[in-house]
Amino acid sequence: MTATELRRPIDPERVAHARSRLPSAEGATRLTGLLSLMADPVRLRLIYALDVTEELCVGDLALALDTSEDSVSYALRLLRTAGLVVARKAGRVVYNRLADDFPAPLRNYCLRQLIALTYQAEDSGV
Amino acid sequence: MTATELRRPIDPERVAHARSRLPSAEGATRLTGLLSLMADPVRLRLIYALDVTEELCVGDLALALDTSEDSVSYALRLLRTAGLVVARKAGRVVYNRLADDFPAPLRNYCLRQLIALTYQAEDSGV
DNA sequence: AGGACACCCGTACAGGTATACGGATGAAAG
DNA sequence: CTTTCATCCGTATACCTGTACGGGTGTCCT
Repeated sequence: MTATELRRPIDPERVAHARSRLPSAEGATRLTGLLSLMADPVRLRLIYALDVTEELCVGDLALALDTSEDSVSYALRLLRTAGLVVARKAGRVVYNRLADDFPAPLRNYCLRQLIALTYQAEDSGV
Repeated sequence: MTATELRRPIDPERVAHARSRLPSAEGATRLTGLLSLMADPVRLRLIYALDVTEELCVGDLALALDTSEDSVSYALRLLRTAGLVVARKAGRVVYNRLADDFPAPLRNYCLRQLIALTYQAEDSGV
């Protein structure tokens, strides 16, 4: 059945409690937009590489990540559009770095998890 | 050009530095799997609702989120498969709650961001 | 038993998203 | 000024993912 239905809640109290403080769909969409950007292996490792090296150009990123330049260029385009990466043009090379307002807690958590997941064959808490 | 190319790095030092400590593609894929699960408005608000109410059944979740039961059922299936949500069956209703080992930092960050994004029309730091 | 209800599952469909290719832009080197 | 090089852009394609629909299973109530 589609959302427009009439149902009797099993636990009305909890439903009311959840509804009263439930976040808006727009807010959720905005946050999921950010999470979607990090939810990609290429972009996540790219962010890691930029975090470690301060700045890199497209070609060097492709070498560092063992990927095609197309892939890196596309990833950078999305991250740049979202304001998570800024570009500095010097001659014919474009140096990319993480934006200053890159969400710190998300970055720290993800990069540390990456290290943990890399150097532990099997783990538990993700 | 595809990944199999021969290029000369512009900043060999930084490339080597990034390559030496770059996380594995498998680790990145595993982490992005988790991030992908949270990168959906329905699932994110569902997690929020469960965080607030301790536990809810499918029908009540649909009421709380103003969504179809199908949508909630599908979201729960993915979260359960990933071990992020556990189900408790009582009679003919199935109560769902967040798993104990749900990644705490990720949960805290996302839920607080959700509140901030909901009660601020326009904001800055996402 | 019979009917109503809560929920799950398999399939089909539509939308968004990543990748590969070709060409275009702009800067530097010969 | 032509060539080389780093990068970007538009398009086409394959893919992954969320949603909708129909049917099925088990449970409670009468």
